Amino acid sequence: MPRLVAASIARSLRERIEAGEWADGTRMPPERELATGFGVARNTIRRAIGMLGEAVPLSREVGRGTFFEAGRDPSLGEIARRMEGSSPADMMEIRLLLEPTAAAFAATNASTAELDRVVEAHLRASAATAMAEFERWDAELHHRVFACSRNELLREFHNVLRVLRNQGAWFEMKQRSFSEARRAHYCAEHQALVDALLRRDPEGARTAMLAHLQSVQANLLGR
Amino acid sequence: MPRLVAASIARSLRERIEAGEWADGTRMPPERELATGFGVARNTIRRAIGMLGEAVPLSREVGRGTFFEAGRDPSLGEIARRMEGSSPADMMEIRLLLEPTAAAFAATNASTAELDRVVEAHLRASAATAMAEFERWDAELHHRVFACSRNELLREFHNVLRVLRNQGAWFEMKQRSFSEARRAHYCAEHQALVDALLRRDPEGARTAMLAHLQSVQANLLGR
DNA sequence: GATAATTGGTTCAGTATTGGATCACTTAGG
DNA sequence: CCTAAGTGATCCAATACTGAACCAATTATC
Repeated sequence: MPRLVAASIARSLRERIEAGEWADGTRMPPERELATGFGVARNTIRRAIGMLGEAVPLSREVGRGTFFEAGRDPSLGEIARRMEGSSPADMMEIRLLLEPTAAAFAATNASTAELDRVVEAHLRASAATAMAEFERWDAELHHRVFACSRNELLREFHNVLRVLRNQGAWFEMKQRSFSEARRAHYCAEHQALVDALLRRDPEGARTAMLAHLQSVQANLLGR
Repeated sequence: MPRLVAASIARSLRERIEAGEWADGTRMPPERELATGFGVARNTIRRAIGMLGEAVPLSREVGRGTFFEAGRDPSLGEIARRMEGSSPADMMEIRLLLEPTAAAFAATNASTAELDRVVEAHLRASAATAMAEFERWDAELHHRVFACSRNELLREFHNVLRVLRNQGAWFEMKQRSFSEARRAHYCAEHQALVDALLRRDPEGARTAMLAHLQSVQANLLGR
C-alpha cells in the first residue's frame, strides 16, 4: 500500500478546485461519497480535506456539507453597509474623480430636455434662501448632471454619494461651513458649469465642475 | 442528502421578484400555495422567505399575506440592486475613470507589505494556466491596488465593480474574449503597472493602468 | 354582528444526511 | 518490534426537510 494516499488525494482535490470544478460557494460532495469515489476509507478523505484546509478556503458544516469559498464576494448589501462609514475626505476625493468626468459626458450626451432640468435646478438653488432648500436643489443639480451622462452605473454611483451626503457627520459638517457668501459663490460656479453644458463644451464643463468641487472641498475640510 | 432546497427556492423567488413578477405593493402567493407549487413542505417555504427577508423588502402580515414593498426611499441596498443591471460598456467607462487614479494613489500611499501583496497576485496570475485561476488572480491584483489607495470608499466602489464582474453577461463576455495571447499581454501590462508601483511613480502607475484597461476594453467590447 | 375560511406564526416529532470523533485492527517500512 | 498510515466500524451532534397540529389575526360570508 502506498503510504501517501491522503496527500495525493489532497493534491487531486486541490487541482480539481483550482480548475474551477467547484465554483464559488458550491458544496463539495459529502465525505462518504468522495470516499467511495476514490475507493478509500472516509477517514482518509477526512485527512486529505484536513490537509487541504490550510491551502484552500473551505468551510465544513455539520449536517450541511463542505463548502468551497473562493474569496467569496461580499453581497452588494454588505458593501453598501460598509460604505456608510466613509469619511468626508475620502468622499470628496471620489467626487473630484467622478463629477468632472460626468459633467464632460453630460455636455456631450445630454438631450436639451435634460439640460433644461439641470438649468431648472440651478435656478431654484440660486433662488433658495434657506439652507435646507439650497442644499436640496444643489444636490438635485449635481444629480441631474449625472442623469445626463448616459451611464447608468455612473448615475447609481452618484446616488450612493448622494445618500452618504445626507448622513450624520457629513450633514453637520455642511451646516458648519454654510454661509451666505459661500452660497453665492457656489451659485456662480454652478453658473459657469451650466454655461459650459449649454455650450456643449465637455472640457469647459469638466474644469468648471472641478473648480466647484475644489472650493467645496476647501470649505468643508479646510484645505 | 440535505438538498438545500430552501436556499434554491429563496434564489428563485428573489429572481422572480427582481424580474418584476410582483410589483410594488402586491401580495405574494400564500405560503401553503407556494409550498404545493414548489412541491415542498410549508416549513421549507417559510425558511426560504426568511432568507429572502434580508435582501428584499417584505412585510408579512398574519391573516393578510406577504407583501413586497419597493416604494421606500432609495436605500443603499436598492441602489446596489439597480447596479446589477449595468452594461459592461458603462462599467468599463467607470473602471477607466477610477482605476488609473487608484493606481496613482497606490503608488503614493501603499506600504511595502501591501505592495508585496500586489506583486504576489501578479505572480500568481502570471503563473496561472486555467482561465478561472487567471481571472481570480487578475481580479485580486486589481483589488489589491485599490486596497493600497488608502481611500476606503474608493475600495468599496471597486468591490461593487468586482461583484458585477462576476455576474452572468459579463462572465460570458470574458470567456469569449479570453485567449492565451491576451493573457500574456495582460500579464505584461500588469508587469508595467507593478514596476511603476515599486518605483513609487504615481504618473507611471496611472498611465500603465490606463493602457491596460484600454486594451481590456478593446478586447471585451471590440472597440 | 356572528361564523367560517384564509393566512402567517409557532412548535413538535420523525426521518435522513453530514461532518466530528473515536475505536480496534491491518499493513507497509525501517 | 515499532511507528505511521490506512481500514472499517460505530456513535455523536448539527442541520435540512417533512408532516402535522395549533394559535392569532384578518377577511369573506351569511
